[in-house]
Parts: sequence; C-alpha cells; structure tokens
Amino acid sequence: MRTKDEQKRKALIEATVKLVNEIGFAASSVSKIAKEANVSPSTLYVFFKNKEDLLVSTYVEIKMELSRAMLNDFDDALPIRDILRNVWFSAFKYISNNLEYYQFIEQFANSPYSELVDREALEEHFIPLIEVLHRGIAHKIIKDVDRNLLAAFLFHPLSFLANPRLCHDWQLNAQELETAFDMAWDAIKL
Amino acid sequence: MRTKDEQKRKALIEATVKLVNEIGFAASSVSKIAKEANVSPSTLYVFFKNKEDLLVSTYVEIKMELSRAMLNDFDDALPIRDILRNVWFSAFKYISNNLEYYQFIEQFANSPYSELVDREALEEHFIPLIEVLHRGIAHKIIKDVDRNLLAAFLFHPLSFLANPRLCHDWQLNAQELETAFDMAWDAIKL
Amino acid sequence: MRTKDEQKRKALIEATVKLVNEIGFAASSVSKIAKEANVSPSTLYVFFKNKEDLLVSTYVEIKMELSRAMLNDFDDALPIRDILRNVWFSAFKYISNNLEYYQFIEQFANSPYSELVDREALEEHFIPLIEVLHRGIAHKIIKDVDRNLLAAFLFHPLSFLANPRLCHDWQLNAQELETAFDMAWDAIKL
Amino acid sequence: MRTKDEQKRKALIEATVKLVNEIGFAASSVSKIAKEANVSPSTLYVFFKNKEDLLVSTYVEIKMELSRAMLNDFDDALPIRDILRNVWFSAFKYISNNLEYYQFIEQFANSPYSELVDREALEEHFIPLIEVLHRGIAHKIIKDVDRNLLAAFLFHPLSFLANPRLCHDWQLNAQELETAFDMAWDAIKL
DNA sequence: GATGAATGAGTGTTCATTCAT
DNA sequence: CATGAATGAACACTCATTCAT
Repeated sequence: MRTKDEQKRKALIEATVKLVNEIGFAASSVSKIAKEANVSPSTLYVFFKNKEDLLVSTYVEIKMELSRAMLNDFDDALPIRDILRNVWFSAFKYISNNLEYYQFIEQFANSPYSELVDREALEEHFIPLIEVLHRGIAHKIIKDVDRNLLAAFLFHPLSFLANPRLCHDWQLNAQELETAFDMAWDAIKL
Repeated sequence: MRTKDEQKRKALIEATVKLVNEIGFAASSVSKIAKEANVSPSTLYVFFKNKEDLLVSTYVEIKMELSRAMLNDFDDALPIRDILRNVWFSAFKYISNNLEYYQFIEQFANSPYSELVDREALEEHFIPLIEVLHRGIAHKIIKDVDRNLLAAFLFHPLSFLANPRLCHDWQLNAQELETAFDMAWDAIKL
Repeated sequence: MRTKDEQKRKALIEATVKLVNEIGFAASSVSKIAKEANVSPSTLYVFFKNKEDLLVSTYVEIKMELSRAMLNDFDDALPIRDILRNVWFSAFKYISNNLEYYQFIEQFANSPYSELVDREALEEHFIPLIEVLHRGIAHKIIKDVDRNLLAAFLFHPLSFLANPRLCHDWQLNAQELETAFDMAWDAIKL
Repeated sequence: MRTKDEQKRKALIEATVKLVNEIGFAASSVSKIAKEANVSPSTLYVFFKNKEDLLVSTYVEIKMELSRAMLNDFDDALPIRDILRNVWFSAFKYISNNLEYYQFIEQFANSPYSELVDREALEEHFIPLIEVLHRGIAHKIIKDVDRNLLAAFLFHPLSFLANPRLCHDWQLNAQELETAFDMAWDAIKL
C-alpha cells in the first residue's frame, strides 16, 4: 500500500484558493482545481469527500491559521489596549502577507457555503480575545456594549482596509495603520 | 408589437437575488433563474446580453437603490454629525428592509464578478457624502485621514452588524443602533 | 419555438433496445444510446427525465405493444380453446417478429428495474384474457387453479421457447408450435 | 505464506449476489462489492481476473449448486414419473431456500453476460435427467417431442412460479405445488 | 496474500446559449 | 416579443484497474 501524499492535499487547497479568487466559486470546477494542483480530478476524491468538502476544508484551514496568527504573541499581562493593538497588528500582518487566503475566506463567508461550517468550533480559538474584551468592560476601559458591536469596530474596518477587493486603489502605510488602530480604539474605549 | 415587458425584467432580477442568496452563484443557473421568474430561459436573453450581464445589472440596480435610499433625506444645511447620522440610519433602514438585496451585493462585491462593474459611475452618487466628510475635515470636526479610513469606520461596521450572514444570532435594537452610531462618530471625530 | 421531434424519441427507444440487448444495462451508457440514436446526449433529456425513465418507458411501450398484438384478433364468441390458441399464436408471432423487443423486456423483468413499473396499469390490458380463463373454469373446461398457475403453463413455456437467449440452438417450426400449444392445453384443461 | 483465504472468495460471491439483486449489474461496482464483502477492492483481483470473471464465476457456482440439489436424490430405479417428481420438488425446494441465488442466475441468464458461459459444461450435469426423458419417450410414457419442448413445460413454469420477481404477490402452497407438478406431467405425458 | 493510494476513462446530468417558430 | 426544442461543452463524480508497499 502506498502512503497518502500530504503534499497533494496541500496543493489542492492552494489551487482552490488561487482559482476561487481568480474566477470565483462558480467557475472553479473540480477539474480546473485538479489541473492547477497537478493531480488527477479523481485524486481529489481521495482527500476530500466532494467539492463542498474541499471548499469548507479550505475555509476552515485558513480560518484556523488566521486565528493562530492573530493570537500568536498574545500576552495577557499587558495592558488591555496593548493586547488589542498586538492582535490588531498581527491580524493586519497576516492578511497583508496572505491576501489570497484572506480574500478567499471573505468570499466564502459571504456565500451560502458559510452555512456549512461549524462556527462554534472556530470561535473557540478566539476565547482569550473575548475574555480580554470582557475584562476591559469590567475595568471600565471599554464601552459596555455587546461584543458584536466591539468586533464590528475593532476588526471589521480592518478587514475592509486590508482587502483590495473592497478598498480599491489604496494601501495603508505604517503610519496610517497606527492611525487606524487609534480610530478603532476611540470607537470602543470608554 | 408588444413592448418589452418590464415586469419580466424585474421578475428576473428578483429571481436572481433570491437564488444567488439561497444557493450561490455556482448553482444559480440561467434555467433555474428563468423558472423562478416564470419565464422561458430564452426570454432572459431578450433582456440581458448573457448571464454575466444579468448578474452585473442586478448588482448595479441594487447598489443604485441603496445609494438613493442613503441620501434620501440628505440635508446639507444640518450639522455634519446630523447629516452623517441621517445617512447612517437611512442605510441601516434600507439594509434591514432589504436584507436579500444587501446580502446579494455583499456576496457579489466579494467575488471576482466585482471587477466587471464600473465603480466610478457608482461612486458618483456618493459625492455629496464625500464632500461632507471633506468639509468636516476642513472644519476640524473630523480626523484628517484618507476617506477610505473614514468609510471603514463609518460604514463598514454597519454592513457587518446588519448582515446576519456575518453577524450571527444577533440583532441591533433601536438603542444599540444609536450606540453604534456613537461609536462610529467617536472613531472619526477629532 | 420548434416542435418536439417524435422521431427522435422513437430513435432513442430503438437505440435503447438494441444496445441493452447487445451489451446489457450495465454497459448501455446514455452517451452510447444517444450516439446510436444519432442525437446529442443532452437531447435525450428533452424526451426523458433521466436514464431510468428512458429504460422504464421503453419497457412499458414494448409491453403495451405486445399486449395489443396478443389480443389483436381476440374474439369472445369462439370456443375457449380457440380463443387461447389465437392469443398463443399471436404472442408467438409478435415475439418471433420482434425478438429484440422481447429479449429487452425479459432482461428488464428480471432486473431490479422491474420494481419501478406500475404493474397494475399494464395488467389491465390482459383483463379480457383473464376473464376467458375464469369462464373456462366456470364451464369446467379448465382446471380450477390459481390464474398464476394457468399462466405459468400457458405463456411461460412460450416465452422460453421463443427466446433464443434461453432456448439455444433450437427454433420451433410450424408443426412443433402446434404441438407446443397442445401441451399447454393438456396442462391446463380439465 | 498465507493461503488464499477461501472465506474471502465466498464473501465476494455472496456480496455479488446480494448487490446485483438489489441494484442490478449496472450499479454493482467493484468497490461496492468489495465493501459489502469487507475486503479491499484490490483484493478482489487476487481471486478473480476481473469484474466479468467475478460475475461469470458467481453464475457458474450457483448453477452447479442448483444442478447438484436437483439431482441429489436421483434414483434411476424409480418409475419415470416419480423420478421427475423428485427432481421437480428438489428444484422447487432449492429455489425457495435460495431465492437470492435464483434471482441472480435468472437475471444473469437474461443478460448478454450469459454468452460468456460455457453452456455445454453446465449441461453435462443434467445428462442423467435427459436420459430419463429419452427413456420415457422410448417407453411411450412421454410425448415424442424435442427435449427443449419437454423442458419448457417441465421446468420453465416452475422457474416462473418460484420467482417472486416475475410471479408477484403469490406463493405456492404444498398442495398447489402438487397440482403444479400434475399440470407439468399432463403437458408432457403421452 | 492483501491493501489503500492513485488515476485515465467514462458516468449521468446540467450548463449557457442558439435556433426556428 | 417570447418561447420550447436542441445541443456541444462542461459539470461533479465513480469506474475498473494498477501499483507500491
């Protein structure tokens, strides 16, 4: 028996991201993805149950990587503003360095495919972050509002600013990035 | 000679929105859309050049309606904060009342189809709003930053909060909506 | 609008019979059938819902033709033996002249596809025949046994004798056919 | 060195019968058969040259078992009618107890696969039976007709009566079985 | 002996679009 | 204007089989 070639799985995920970004879900056929990954279309089915499974797996894998990147240098000992600043900059860095991945998950999240994902399992990874927000509220540093509202101002502007598909012809420089975080902080701080 | 039946065009647009939201671009075939609109697939080609034209036209039509709704009660005489508040609430109202439309344009904007749209033509409608921001900057009421940054904090959180596909299991009530605008204003005000 | 071409439907049915007889259900792919019928595979779906529908429709169509042929010169006024003799010979004639059709329905009836057919609708056509058997029983001409038993000896030997797939290297001649009917009659007569 | 595991061969034959009866030749893929037999698809090729070989072998194996069962208590010393009666009842018993096997060989015999079988080798097993018929003819007990005709009335009705796929919603009871044999005998006796 | 990985060829079906009416 | 018939191209997926282990 041969052993399963993990490189092929990886190549399929990469090819999926590339093609979906370039031509969208609609046009990203199994055979095109397989060709891009240099495997036979039938080989795809050795690694994934079907096309849907491939797409969802790709999404979950990237989302996990993003959450890992964001919480990479998470340090509970720092002041709350610094913790959030670190997460914010880590997120921006990951997105900037992995724009393709990021555009894929944005497109995915806005499509009906998003309903196929086990959201709770993914949210688990953000628990430390959510706890920081709660602490901020308790310490009267952050506004006492629903965490969806906090997330809306803390991270959603970032996702817009970092995504060239939405924010055309404009790139944040280092200083503007700092300004952007200040604005986010102004929005949520008490 | 009958005139092109405008009702059929409308029905096709509606059917497109409905199906794309439910099953995505990939699965929304011309024949399914035609069936949903109660016309023959070939009739679709009387109104639209092809499938792509149908999708782009649908997007543009909704986007125009949205901009009209947002600037509906635009009154240059009001204080800047009030102008923006009105626009903000109008936007929220339109999105809430036309969630299907809104989800469609979000899904569209995050897909490669978005590149087919004449962005500048659409942006024209927002010129009065952009001018208000410039005035705010000139009057030292609003932070002197790129208008993309202002938009990121003024409108993007709203798009997240109003979209149940992104912001699950949570709905803004009237008071939280007010709080949300306050947060947006805190972010952009000097 | 073009009008549906009934010849194409007929060609598809013929092609189905031919191929299924030659290579079996397993190997009779939609594309092979379409090619044999000189239409595009997709055209097949204009006339039939799917492959299963094509196969079942083919079966039902032949079965109807067979029943019509068997009861063609049915004459209730004749003595019972003569009625059955006429049906018997009509059946033999139809089978001999349409061996391909007959082999198809035999193969179909012995496959799991047979469960998809509305048997009762088909049996309706044989009601006059069944009534003759009942009359024969009432008049003490035919054995008083279940009609399945009568059918088993009246028609099933015929289906074996006429089917070269089962009864190899042997063909009934006119005199043997007469003998065969005598044997059937011996089996069922009182 | 392990010896070829005869249990696995048996399991593959059983799985073939089961699946072909349930879903037909067309849908009975090698991998489904292997899964049903709890072996790997490639293991199948240790025991059989290919799929065709598996199907033909299954047929031959069952046909042999059937012939053995029919001639099990064959006793040349008995009167001809009793010999045939014994064979008839043995056949009925085997079919009733092994309906799955029987339906498989009927489906097989009515398919083009049947041409792949060495018929003569199989017929050899029925030689004693054929000789009894010849003796019956010589003794003026049985009609002097081709043996195919005799078989048609002696065994073919049985195959219809015992096969629920053909003879729906009706089961022979012990007495009717006796009647059935009487009818067969009436057909062939002089 | 036995098996899971791997695949080219092929499956049934739907696609976007055109055509004749 | 509006449509159902028709289709080549493509779809997602499974096939029988081989290969390395």
